[in-house]
Amino acid sequence: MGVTVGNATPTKGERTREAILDEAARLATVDGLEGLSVGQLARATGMSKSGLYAHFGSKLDLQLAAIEAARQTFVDEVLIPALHAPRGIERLLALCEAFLSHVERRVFPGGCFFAAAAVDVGARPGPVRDAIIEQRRSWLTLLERLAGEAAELGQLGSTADPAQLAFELQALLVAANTSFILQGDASAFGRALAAVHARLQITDPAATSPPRT
Amino acid sequence: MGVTVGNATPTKGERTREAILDEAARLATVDGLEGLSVGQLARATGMSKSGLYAHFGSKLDLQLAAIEAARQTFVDEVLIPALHAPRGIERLLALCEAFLSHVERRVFPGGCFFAAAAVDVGARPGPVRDAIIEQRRSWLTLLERLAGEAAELGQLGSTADPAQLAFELQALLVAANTSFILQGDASAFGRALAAVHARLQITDPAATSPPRT
DNA sequence: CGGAGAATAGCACGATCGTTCTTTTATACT
DNA sequence: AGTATAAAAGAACGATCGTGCTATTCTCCG
Repeated sequence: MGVTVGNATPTKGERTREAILDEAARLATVDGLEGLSVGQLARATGMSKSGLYAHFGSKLDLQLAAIEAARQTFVDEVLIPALHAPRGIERLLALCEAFLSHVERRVFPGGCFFAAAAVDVGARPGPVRDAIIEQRRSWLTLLERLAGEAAELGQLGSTADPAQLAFELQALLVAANTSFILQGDASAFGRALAAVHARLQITDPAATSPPRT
Repeated sequence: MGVTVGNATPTKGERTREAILDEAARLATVDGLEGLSVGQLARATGMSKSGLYAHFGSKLDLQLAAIEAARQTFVDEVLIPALHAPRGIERLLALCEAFLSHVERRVFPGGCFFAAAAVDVGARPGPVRDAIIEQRRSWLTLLERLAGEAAELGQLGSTADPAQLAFELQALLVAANTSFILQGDASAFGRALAAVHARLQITDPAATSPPRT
């Protein structure tokens, strides 16, 4: 169980393992976590099927490890940048913007990893589904926590049930993701941001970058 | 190209074809449109693979026909009931409620067919993706049209850009769908309805059934 | 009710699926 | 530098994939 955190000299196997998982996470946003196949992943990474397979005892392990890799990428690309913003409504907004940004930048080619995986695996009970549910729950909890912080600071209007607000924000973000991936409609980001601003009753456009188009 | 509309005496082949497609549409909401396999569908319908295959020249044809079958089901189960409501905001609300209802009633076991298919096929160019995009576009256009009608009747507040409103409503509906399918969270319907009512600035709870939980 | 034509089953194909085993190659430590 | 060991490749397995072809069974009309 060698968790590789800040390890100065990662061994060869650890490096390729990480490379495989990054590729797996990317492929999963296109073909789905279930649709992801070992042969295809081997081709994409330039390895042999069995050479690749030596890193994971089974496809299930591979899927779970890919989810963990995607989570780490999500933390690096979305959460950490956003959490630099000052606590309160600005941080909440920064999180929404960071999410939309990572979709637009195609950090994953098929958009948000967890949105894709959630649908792909949604109706299939099992460990993979459980893992996705857990990630989703943790993401919604974060949104809710930031919403709660903004509410405590009195930066939210009357309608400020954090759980309800988190649900609505998540809905808008995922809708923009889908619209962008499916139709290439970049204006969906503007729509989502506009709705987020409206929902947060933001009147001061200088709070963050203003919504557009 | 024998379109079967109101045909009094459908031939045997037409009947089984329809049964196959209904099952295919249902399976596709669980396994995805790509993940749907001929052998699995044969098993589910109690037919042989080739007997089933005789109805469709290829898997692509099967997928496209399944989409059409799902569209028909969606029309019957969601659109037609909702369009009985009086024109304006009531009809718009009825449409949202009918959508949520068809998810809750598990008309498709994996929730909204098009939400599932959109993600499944979102990053894979081809005829199947094009067909899904077309359905989605037509659904959003309907939402937009009903929103526009409500606006014309002066039933919507100031912020009443129909396209923007359609985007937001669609986001809430799909979010409830995902939450329900993934987590079995029936309270998501209440959240979505509450957000829809708030967004439509509905003050008279007698307009339709009030939101709950 | 009998026969023409539609509907379905049986069977086989090459490809790919997930997985295991054995063998070869590359890495890392003393 | 040489060797113990880790990492990757090769080959093969049974199963299932999508897709044809041929044979059998059923349906409906005269």
